[in-house]
Amino acid sequence: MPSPKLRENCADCPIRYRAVCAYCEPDELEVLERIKSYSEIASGQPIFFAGEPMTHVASVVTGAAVLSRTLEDGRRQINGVMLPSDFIGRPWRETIPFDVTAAGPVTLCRFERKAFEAILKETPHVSERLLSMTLDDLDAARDWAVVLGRMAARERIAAFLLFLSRRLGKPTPGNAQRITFSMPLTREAIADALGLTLETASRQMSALRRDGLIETEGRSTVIVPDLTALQDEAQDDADGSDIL
Amino acid sequence: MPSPKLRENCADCPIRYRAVCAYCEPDELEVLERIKSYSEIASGQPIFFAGEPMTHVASVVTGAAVLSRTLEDGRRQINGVMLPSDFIGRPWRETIPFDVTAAGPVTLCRFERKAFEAILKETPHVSERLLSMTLDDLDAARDWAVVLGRMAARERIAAFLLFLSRRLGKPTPGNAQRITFSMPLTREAIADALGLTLETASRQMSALRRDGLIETEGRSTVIVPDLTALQDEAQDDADGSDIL
DNA sequence: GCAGTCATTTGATTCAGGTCAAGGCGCGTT
DNA sequence: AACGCGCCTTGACCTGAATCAAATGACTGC
Repeated sequence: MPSPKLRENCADCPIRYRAVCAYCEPDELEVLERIKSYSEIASGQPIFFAGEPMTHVASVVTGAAVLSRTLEDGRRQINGVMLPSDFIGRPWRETIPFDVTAAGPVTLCRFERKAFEAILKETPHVSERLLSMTLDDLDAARDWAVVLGRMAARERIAAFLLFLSRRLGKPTPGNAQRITFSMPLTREAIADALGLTLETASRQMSALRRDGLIETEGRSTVIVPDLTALQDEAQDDADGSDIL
Repeated sequence: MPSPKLRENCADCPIRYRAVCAYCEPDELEVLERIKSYSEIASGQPIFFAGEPMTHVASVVTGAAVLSRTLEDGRRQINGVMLPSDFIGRPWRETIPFDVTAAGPVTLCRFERKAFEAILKETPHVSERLLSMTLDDLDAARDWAVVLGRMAARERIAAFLLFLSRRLGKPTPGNAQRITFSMPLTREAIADALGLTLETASRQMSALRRDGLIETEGRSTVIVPDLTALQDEAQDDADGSDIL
């Protein structure tokens, strides 16, 4: 899960894939335009299977995909929630070590992996950006370990809602602290991302709702009336660049 | 925590820092030799502080360093145990987002960061290797999330002992499955790495000892009489490349 | 508008691991 | 060899989250 830094660079991109950025680098975009293709994936469908040959790398355009690993006895851990502008895949490697699944309907922008690798080799700029992205992802993955290893259920949920608020949230006109977003994951997926059971995830969501930290509308709309209050729950240092 | 792949390349290196490898690339080594310096750090001493300017990057030569993040209320999560050949630091960034501390006496091979960055720019080979290492570290960090999010205390300890066996262990002559290594971390540090309390870490070590999965000699020597048995405890797929 | 299905909520109970509290023992020092 | 400091172990108890079990609610297709 990437840092907000790079995303800001690309905020106005017509095509929001981060590995290459139309807004920043029109020349390289042109090259990549020629090898890209879009694909739509239905909710719950696999995108990549762990260990299988990975013919493409991809960027999420709309929707959400989930990166997960499952133990033999069925326990699942979601390692990453990939949202619009996130990059999925691993150049220079034949296989991907995780399952990637559509959390809802997803649109991907795909690149044939070999062709993408060729571009990496030729264009230091793209290569450097990929390194930077990967380092960001590494920081984010390590930050997530703090959530999994040391936070209570309520804090985990708060941290996760905060992450989604920052990535997907739209502030209310006239009140920048009031954020609305559409929850892309089921309770089960939230639980799998946070190392909880779905019952605990649901209970903590209910508790946060009781305490006025969130509101919900229908199944998927979540409103955070006061982002600051949620940050306090999540033990998040206000700058927000570190935890996911 | 890196994959074993690259380490194997460097098994015979006189100097075992992975970002550059004397065995593989004598030319680049020569350049790096000129900007490197060794330093010894005493047990428990800080190496880098989170958020502070990072003037150097470094490789662990002997001993073990620990990468950690601490919440305001003192809860600590260890994000990585850096062992000989591991690379610490983050090119292109002024600060490091984690505390790095010597888990015992540590020898580092340090490079002035700016000089190292210049070499990265000039030498695609080193740059490519850094990307590859970072991608490995990312996979490892994500694998670790499975341990933190979904494994029971006993499994976590087993997974951790397995990691150390693979990185530090020496097989007994005539019995490749019997591994001995020196535990570089205190019970408290083990607990902080695994999201447990030190009491639970200690109890689970005792339980594994009772069950014959490990033996201990003195404070720090750990013997794994049968690596296979430990793998079963840790839910580890036998290839061993994925979990840490 | 209605039925059916699946996600979600909520309740009751259990249990793994956390917390609090003593000891014990390895190891460096004198 | 004895001392003392930390680290480690073990015990008793408690609590937060898991488990088991319904019931309710939201969106789907008819």
